Order: sequence, then C-alpha cells, then structure tokens
Amino acid sequence: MSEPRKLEVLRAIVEDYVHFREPVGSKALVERHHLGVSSATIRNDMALLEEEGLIAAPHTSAGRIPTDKGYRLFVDRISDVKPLSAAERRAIHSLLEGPDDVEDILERTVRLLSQLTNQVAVVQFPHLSRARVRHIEFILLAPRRILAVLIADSGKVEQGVVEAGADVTDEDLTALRARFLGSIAGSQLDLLPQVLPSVVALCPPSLRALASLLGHGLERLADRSRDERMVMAGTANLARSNVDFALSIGPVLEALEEQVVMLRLLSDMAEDPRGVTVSIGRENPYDGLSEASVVATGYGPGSSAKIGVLGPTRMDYPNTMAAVRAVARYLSRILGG
Amino acid sequence: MSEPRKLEVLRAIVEDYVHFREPVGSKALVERHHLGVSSATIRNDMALLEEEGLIAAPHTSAGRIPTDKGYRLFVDRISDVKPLSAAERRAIHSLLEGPDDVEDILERTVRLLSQLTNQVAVVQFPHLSRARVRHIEFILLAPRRILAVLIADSGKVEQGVVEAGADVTDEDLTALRARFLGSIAGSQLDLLPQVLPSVVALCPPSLRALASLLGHGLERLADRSRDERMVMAGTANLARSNVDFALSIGPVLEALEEQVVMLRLLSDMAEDPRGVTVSIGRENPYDGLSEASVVATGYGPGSSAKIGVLGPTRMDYPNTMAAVRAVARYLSRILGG
DNA sequence: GTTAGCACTTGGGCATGTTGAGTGCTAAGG
DNA sequence: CCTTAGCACTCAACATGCCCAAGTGCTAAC
Repeated sequence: MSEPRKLEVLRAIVEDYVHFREPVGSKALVERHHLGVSSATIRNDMALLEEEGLIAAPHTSAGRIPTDKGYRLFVDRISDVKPLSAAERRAIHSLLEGPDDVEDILERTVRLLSQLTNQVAVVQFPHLSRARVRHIEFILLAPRRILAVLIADSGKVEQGVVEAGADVTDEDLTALRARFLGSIAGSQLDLLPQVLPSVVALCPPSLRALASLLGHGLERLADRSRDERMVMAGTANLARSNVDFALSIGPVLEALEEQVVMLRLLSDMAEDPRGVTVSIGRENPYDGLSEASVVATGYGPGSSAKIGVLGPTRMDYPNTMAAVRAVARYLSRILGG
Repeated sequence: MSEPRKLEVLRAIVEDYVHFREPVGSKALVERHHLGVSSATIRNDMALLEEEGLIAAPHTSAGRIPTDKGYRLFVDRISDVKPLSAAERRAIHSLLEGPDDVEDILERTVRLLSQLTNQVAVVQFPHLSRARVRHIEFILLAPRRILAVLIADSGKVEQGVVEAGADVTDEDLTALRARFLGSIAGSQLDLLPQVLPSVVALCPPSLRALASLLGHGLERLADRSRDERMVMAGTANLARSNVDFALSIGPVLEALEEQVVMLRLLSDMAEDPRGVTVSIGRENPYDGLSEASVVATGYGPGSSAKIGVLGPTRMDYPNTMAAVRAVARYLSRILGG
C-alpha cells in the first residue's frame, strides 16, 4: 500500500468527478489514468480513502465522489495552481484597459472573472482606511437636508444625506466646509473619528450643533466605505452549472443578495500564504452555501479587500484559483496596490 | 352561451392556475367557484375559449392553462387592481422612512417591492434631464488623471475619470472649475451640450484643450445619469417560484445581468392610462423572458423613470399591479415627483 | 341553452422484471 | 506484505405492463 498512490487516486477521482459530473468507479479510473495497477487495487485504495472520510459513495453500487474533506486535501496538498492560458492572459490585459474610476474598474473586473471561471464573481470595495481625504462638499438640498460628499484620494466618492435640526443657510455650510477641509484634508479616513471632534469644538457656538451633525455624517461616510459594498457578476452561471446544484440555487442567491453575509464571509477568510484561500462546502459559515465553495484572495493595498469566486463544491479548483490570483494581481497593479 | 360567463370562466381559470399551479379542469372549477352551472356547461365554454386561443391543454386529459393571450385579456378586461392590505400599506410607509440620498431610497424601494410581491423587483434611476447642475468638482488623481464630479440638485452624484493629454496643475483645475461653475450652475443637465462649447470657447488658449476634455467629461456624466443604471432585488425569489420555471431561470438571470436589456425593456413599455403596464410572456422583446412577465410603471417627475417587477407568466397580476402602483406612487411622493 | 350520462384518452403511480456498473471479499501469486 | 483475478452480491436506472383517476368531447334528453 503506497501512500503516494492513494493521493494519486484521490486526485484522479476529484478531477474525473469535476469533469464528468458523475460518481467515478474503479474501472473507469484505471482506464482514464495510467495508474499502473489493476482496478482491484484501486478498489482497495478507495476503501481506505472512504474510511478516512475523503470520498463517499452515494449508494452501494455507484462510484465514489469526493467529500468536502477530500476536496480540502486535494486543494491543500495535491493540486498545483495551473498557469493561465495565453488567451486568458490576453483577456485580462485587454478587458481591464480603459481606466476609469474605481467603481468602473471593479465592475469590469468581476465581469471578467466570472467569464474566466464560468462562475459567480464577487469583489469587495477596497478598504479606504489608508486612503486620505481629498475633498469634502456640503450641499443644501432642502432647508434642513444637507448632502455630504466625501472624496478620497483613491478616487472613491461617498455621499450621504444629513438631516439638520434647524434651517441651514448656504453661508453656514460654506464656512463649515472651509473649517472641516482645513483640518482634515489629507487625513487618513480611519483617523477621522479622532480628528473631527476638535474641529467641532473650535466652531463658534452658533454652528456647533450643525458641525457636530456634519462631523458624524462624515464619519459615517468614511465608515461606510470601509467594507460595506460589493459588486458581483455571473449569477446566471449558477443556473447553467448543473441540475442538482440548480435545485439548491435558492439559498445561494439569497446569500448573494444578503451582501452582509458575503462581505462577512470574504472578510473572515484568512489570507493563505499560497495566495488564494478556499472555503469548501460545509466549511462555509453560512448554511445556504453548504454545497458551494468560495475561492478568494486579497488585493490592493495590504491585500485588505477581497475578490473571489463562488461556485458548486464540485468546481475546477486549480483553474479557478489561478484565475482569481491572476485577476487579483492585475487589479492590485492597476489600483496601485 | 353567455359572453360574460365565458369571461368569468377565464377569470376563474387564471385565478385557480395561479393559485394551485396546476392545470384546472371543469369539475374543480364548478366546485371552487359558484358559477351556477354544471361542469358540462363549463366544458362547452372552455372549448370555445380554447378555440379563441385564450387557454390551452398541455395534454388530452389534463385541465387547461391560460395562454399569454388569455393572461392578456385577463389583465386588460377582467381583473381589478386589488387594494393593498393594511399591513402592506404599513410596510410601505415604514420601510421608506429614514430618507437618505436617491441611491439609498431606491435600494430600499426595490427590496420592499420584491418582498411585497415575492418576485424580482427592478428600478431604473430617475432621468436627470430636468435636474439642474448644483455643483461640479475637478480633482487631480495623478498628473494626467482628473476625477470629475457632477452633483445635481436632485441629490444625485455622478463621477468619472478624464485622462488629460498633458500634465495638469491644481491651479488650472481650480480656474476651470470656477469658469464652468459660473456658466452652468443651475443649468438643466440635458442642456449642457448646448451650453458647454461656449464656456470652452471663452477659455484662454492655454487651457482650451483641457477645458474641452473636461467639458466632454461632464457631458458624459450628465448623459450617463440619464437612464443607464438600475437596481434590483429579489433574485432569490426566482428559484423559489416553481420547478418548471426554475429550470428556465438561466436566461432570466442573464437578462437581469444584461442591464441594457432590462433598461430597454422598461423604457419601451408604453405608459398605460390605468397606471401600470404589463408585458406578458412572448410579448417581451427578449427571448429569455418568453416565460416571464413584467409589470411596470413610471414614477417621479413626468413618470419618466420606471419601476417594476418581473416574474413567471403565471403570477398574481392584480396584487402585483397593486403593489407596483402603490410603491411607485409613494416613491414619487418622496422624491418630489 | 343547459345538463346528465357515457365512451374515450392519457399521464401518473405501482409492481415487476432486467440490466449493468460497481463493490467487497477471498484465495492465489509475486 | 502488496497485488490481482475471480466471483457473488447489491442496487439504481430503465423498461414493461397494468390500472386508475382526471378530464375531455359528444350525444340525447330536458
């Protein structure tokens, strides 16, 4: 009994199952891979693999399919991250041409990633903690409604409405804008909560209440841009996937719509030294994703924001991982990570 | 043979089919509705309805289901738009509390609408043609990259990057900002293309090239906000729907992802005097939606932007129409339509 | 114009039989 | 100790045949 061969068998099972989408048996295995032994031997190996919980048989006389644990071993120890094809490289380079603001870039990126992988792609907006304030703007929409706009040097724009307790004049706003801007222009966004109170304190009493409201408004904007938003593409790929997976699409779509869930999931995925992190089936904290896997990695400054792909547990991990990694790297380059 | 009863039968068929999701037969019909005649009579009526192409039988010995044409007649001539329940009214009022910027409001609105109808809800961003320029901002991201921000008095913020041909200084931008702002503040967005060239022409020659680039950038922003964006919610409801519809989910998801398709579809739906427009099954211009219906209506100033719901042909039209209409009205009120 | 009655069609459910893929085990061979 | 051939066994998938219930269309009577 050779340990290496056992792993080889597991690899073959995973690969064939991903490819043919049906349980794979010992005979088919020896035919399709040159393992140098007979099917009987494979059967013995398979029995052991099953004992260890790496593969399972849906019913007595069917082939085996990998378990979550099997995929995990496959991903961790067996698979190599395949290099991308030339065509794929070209797609990445060309589709990300034509720079525009962050939003545009991210949108094109997920679209690209979902096409490369034939799966759902998700990207988290970059954390702005390290970004600095470039500009703020207060705009009077109605006597008591103020639109606050915060522009970061990364090119990201956040906006939100602040309700004032009393009528406000344009002059007040202009004055406050100057005060705020003077003090916080160039500050890191995540330091705002420490800087803003002193600005408010220095305001003339008549403006202080308003200044405080606006200050909180700005904090909220800075905070919102931390990790609250995401973009996705390729939902239609879920339906194409496979029938049995298609039946369980509901929960997955729900998870995707609950951006909070996805954002938590992405954030919680520890950074893997090898570059991409994989979360398989029931490893996912969210129940609706128990038959799905997520392949993700960080990008941008400090790899703080995440980009990833979501698909059925039975996915082509090597290729998916390669695509995610390549796209993330390229994205980092564009955004000046 | 009474014409009114025939319509009554059609109504009953539509209602029962929507309710029980299976073909409805003559016997079940007389049991569930007090039509005052026997099943044999109903059968005669049904034969006629079938002749007219309003209903069809999936196979010889099954009940009948409405055709697209049947639904159409139902929607046009038979159904009343049901008033919303008190609970639904309350939901609308409460969920749209807490005003914020347009984006926030629309997001909460689609979410609400999708929950009310258990379907996919879609909303088109308001046209900004009538909106006016409140503010513009040019921000230097890199020596040759400028972020242009256009803020409309509706509270909408559009941003985009302009690439300059040569290095640009902050002073140039400040000067140009003042020039542009002086000339176009308060102008209607759709008049920008007429106003901007004269501003450019009045610039000193050294700035003219840059001014022209920025001018086009602003036009692009104004144009983009015309109708290019939409928000949706409730995709997960597609999966819940029904098995046979679930199988054809793929094309529908594709349509939803191709925002262009959806936007065209919404824009093309003529305004109906009764308040809501319905597009049923194959009436839809897009093939992937041949088993889906769209219920939509305009909202906001001039009812120019659209909000609607998308679901299987077999949907509860009266309730859906009521929900769409109510939400649209409320939305118009909030946005000051 | 309506209705009761009836013959007819047909998909769905069920019991039964058959097939083939795939397994586990055992005994023999390196 | 590992490998392998051989074989008995299991079981989903498919096919076949049968019956039933639902539903229809038609006809003749009211």
